[in-house]
Parts: sequence; C-alpha cells; structure tokens
Amino acid sequence: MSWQKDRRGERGYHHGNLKEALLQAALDLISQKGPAGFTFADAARMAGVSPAAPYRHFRDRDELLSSIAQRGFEQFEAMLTQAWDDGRPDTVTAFERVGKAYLAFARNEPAFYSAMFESGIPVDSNPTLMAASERAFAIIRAAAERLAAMTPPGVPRPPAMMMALHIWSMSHGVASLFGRGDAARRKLPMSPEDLLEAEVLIYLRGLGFPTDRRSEPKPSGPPPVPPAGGAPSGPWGNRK
Amino acid sequence: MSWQKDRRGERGYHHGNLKEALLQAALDLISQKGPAGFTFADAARMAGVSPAAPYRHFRDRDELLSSIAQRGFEQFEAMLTQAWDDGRPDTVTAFERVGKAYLAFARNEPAFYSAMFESGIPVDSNPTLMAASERAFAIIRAAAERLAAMTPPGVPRPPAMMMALHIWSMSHGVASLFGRGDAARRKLPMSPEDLLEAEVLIYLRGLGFPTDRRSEPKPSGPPPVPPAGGAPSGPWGNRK
DNA sequence: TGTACATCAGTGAACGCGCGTTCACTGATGTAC
DNA sequence: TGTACATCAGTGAACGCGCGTTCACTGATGTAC
Repeated sequence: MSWQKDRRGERGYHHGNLKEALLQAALDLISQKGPAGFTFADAARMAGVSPAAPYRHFRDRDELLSSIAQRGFEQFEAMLTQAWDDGRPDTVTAFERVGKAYLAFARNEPAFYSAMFESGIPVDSNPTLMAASERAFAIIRAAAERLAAMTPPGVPRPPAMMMALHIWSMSHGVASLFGRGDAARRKLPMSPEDLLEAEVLIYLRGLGFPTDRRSEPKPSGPPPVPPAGGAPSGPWGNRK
Repeated sequence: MSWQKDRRGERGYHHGNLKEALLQAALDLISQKGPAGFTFADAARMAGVSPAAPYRHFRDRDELLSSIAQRGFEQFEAMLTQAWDDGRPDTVTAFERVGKAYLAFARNEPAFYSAMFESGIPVDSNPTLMAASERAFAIIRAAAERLAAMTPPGVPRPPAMMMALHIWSMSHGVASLFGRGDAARRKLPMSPEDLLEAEVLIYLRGLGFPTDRRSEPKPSGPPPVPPAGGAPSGPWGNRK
C-alpha cells in the first residue's frame, strides 16, 4: 500500500524516519475516516512497524494528533503568507487571494483542516499549538491592518482586529459548511469561492471601501466580477 | 447517575421509553466526550439496559447519531422560528435575534451542534436529515427574503438566497470558532454575540441598508450599538 | 584505526479491556374470538 | 369477561476483534579514548 510498506524489506532494523512516516500515515487515515477514526495501532501498521514503535516518538494518540494540527497550522500559515505576498500587486487583490487560499486549504487538506478545527483539541491549552495558530491568524491580521489603513478619506477607520476576526469567521464558515474536502460538504448552487468573494466584497463596501473594480494590473485575473447584490439572475437564482 | 439508572429497580422488564432514553444518554456522552467518544454500549449502560437492547431501536451507532442530528435540526429550527417570530416587531430586530439564537444554540447545545455539523455525517446522503436541515435553513432564508424586500429605493435588491447563505456562514463561522460550548472554543477579546452583530451590520450596510438605528419600538433592547467600525477603542483594542 | 561501551530505535509477545454483534431466550403487552 | 396466541422489547451469555500499553529484548548507531 504505502511506500513505507513496500520498502519494508529494504529498510533495516531502524526505520530512519519513523516520526515523519507516522505523521503521514495518520494524515492519510484521517482523510479517509475522519479524526475520530484513526488509531495509533493503525498508523503503526501503515508505517510498517510494530504497534509499540510509535511510543518512541509520541506519548500517545493525542500527542500525535496535536502534532498534526501543529503542522497543519504551519502549512496553513505558509500558504496564507504566500497568498498575501505582502499585499502585492495591490492590497485588495492580495486580500482576495488570501480568502481563496483559505478555501483551497480546507478543500485540499481536509485531514489537516479537521485536525486543526474539528478534532476537539483545545488549542488554547497547548502553548505551542496556540502559537502556531496565532501565527497563521497573524497573516489575516496583517492583511486587515493594511486594508484598514486604506480607508478612503472621511470614512472612519475600522479596527483591524475586528476586521480580521470577521474575515476569519466568514472564511471559516464558508469553508466548513460548503468548501470542505470530505463527505460532509453541503451542496451549493455556486462555488464556495464565489460565495465568499461576494460576502467579503459586500462587507468591505459596508466599511466604506469602494468595491467597483479599479482598473488595476491583474496578472492572473479570475473570471468576471461576482454578482455582489447586483444582477438578479445568475447562479444565485430563486429570486421569486 | 442518570435518572434511568436510579429508577432501574422501579421499572419492570420493559423500559417503556428506551429509544428516548438512549438518545438522551448519547447526547450526554457526546457533550462529555465529543461525537467521536461515544459508544453504543456506553449509551446502553447509561440507560440501564443490556448492551443488546439498543438494537431493537437503532440499526447501529450511526443510525443513533443521525437521529440525534435529526432531532438537533428540529430543535434548531424551532429555536430559529421562535427567534424570528415572523419578523416582529420589525425585520431588523428580528433578524438580529436570529443571529443571537444561532449562537445561543451552538453554545447551549454543543452535543447537538457537533452532531449536526461536525460528526462527519454526510447530511446530503440522508434525505430525512437533509430535509430537516433545509427546514432550519429555510428560516434564515425567509428572514433574508423579508430583509431583501426592504431595500431602500434606488438600491439594487440583493438575491435573498445569497444573503441567507452569507448570514449562515457568518453565524456558523463565529459559532464554531468562538462561540462553541465545549473545550475547543477559542478565546476572544469580546463576546461572540458582539462580533457577529457588528459583522452582520457592516454586511447589511454594504448591501445598502441604513444601519443607524432607527427609533423603533424596542421591547427588550440589548445594550448599546456595536462599534461597527466606529469607535477606535473599546473591546476591539489593538489599534496600534 | 580499533575497540568498548552507551544510547537509541526498533521488536514481538503478552495483557486486560471494552466494543459491536449474535443468539436463543423470556417476560410483558396487546388482541381476536 | 376470559383465554389463547402473536408480537414486542427486553435479557444475559458468548464470540471475535482490535486497541492501547507494557515489557524485556536486540540490532544499529554514535562516540570516547
């Protein structure tokens, strides 16, 4: 099955990279059966070692799960950082890229996502984990900060912290209801990306930002402008 | 422990209300240990019957879990219906009450909430469950419909379906990140209610609704107007 | 360069446990006549 | 009203299973001298 098993004959007494292999195995198992349905023994089996071997690397199942969440937050942060790209080419474009990255992560890494947000791990009680979580959130926070600084003259400047939390909850809501990568995804008459993009644009408009697309350099522009409360027909349908 | 057990001596050979007792027991167990950490046998024990008894009422563990989600959606719908109160005394007030009800449900019924949204049950593949879920969502949809009909003259009327999905994802995002009733709740510098209320108000403003509080009859008005991008200090803090 | 030794990272057998599930059964309840 | 019978909703013993965890162990690796 897994390459670890295939190479079992090739490796000697020591695995060499068991910790990594266990994390990978657990990740595979979680994406197959959810964070509940993965067992320590299963991960060992998948990595091709005896059931006692994992205890050299993790105190117990929970510690393995936390490590996965930890790693998930790190990859999440990296992905958000890359999407944000320090606000290039312009703040709004970069900001929307961050939203899309959030959804992409939830969709493409359901195992990480559920370990991070739905496994029941109390993030707050694990300092390392919380730090990783906060570093990821800090990207959204930084983006909100830059956006807040851009408020047009005459418009009161919104608190960046609030904006960041709002954006986070919108992204998280859309991702966990409609954009997840597993069987629990709810069907939607349009793409989660479009739903979120419209939501964020309306929100920004509510804060006083102009949301008619300025003519700006768009290196890899997505399709057309979202309906955002405009057109009566289209994917939204059901006007009645 | 539970009243079922206390009364065990009193009851005869037949339990009389085992199905109900099992649902209640499972609910208790879920709220203690999450949807993953509840077992069929545990529920039987808690209800004071033999481990074989539940099979008279549920095919397996999954069917019990689905029943709980089902019932959760029904209670959720009832709660939203009551909060919405057909738009009394006015649409905006009632609308905000719906948001608060959403949060209250997530906080007060973590077992139902996680069974409904985080247990990994594919809602889409169970018609009865999906119908219950849709009936709950229909309340939000109806509220959005009424709100959409209220758009001021000159402002394009937003698609109600889109609004409903946006509101749902905002509520769900805030609830699952910050407003949950279990250990996985993330700490926040303000109440989830305030966070959501501000978010919704900004969103509505973005759709063209006036959000300066009209002088309207407020029977049980909540505290003051949320900061909604205004005041630079207060609970939001961290202006830098 | 070789050797002795400490440490590390695995093995594999064993254990107790609780779970899900089945089975023939039995006590209680409802109903036809 | 009584009786016979069908059906329902439990029992309790048994099973196979896989899990988590421990233990003394052993092969491999690193290092001091």
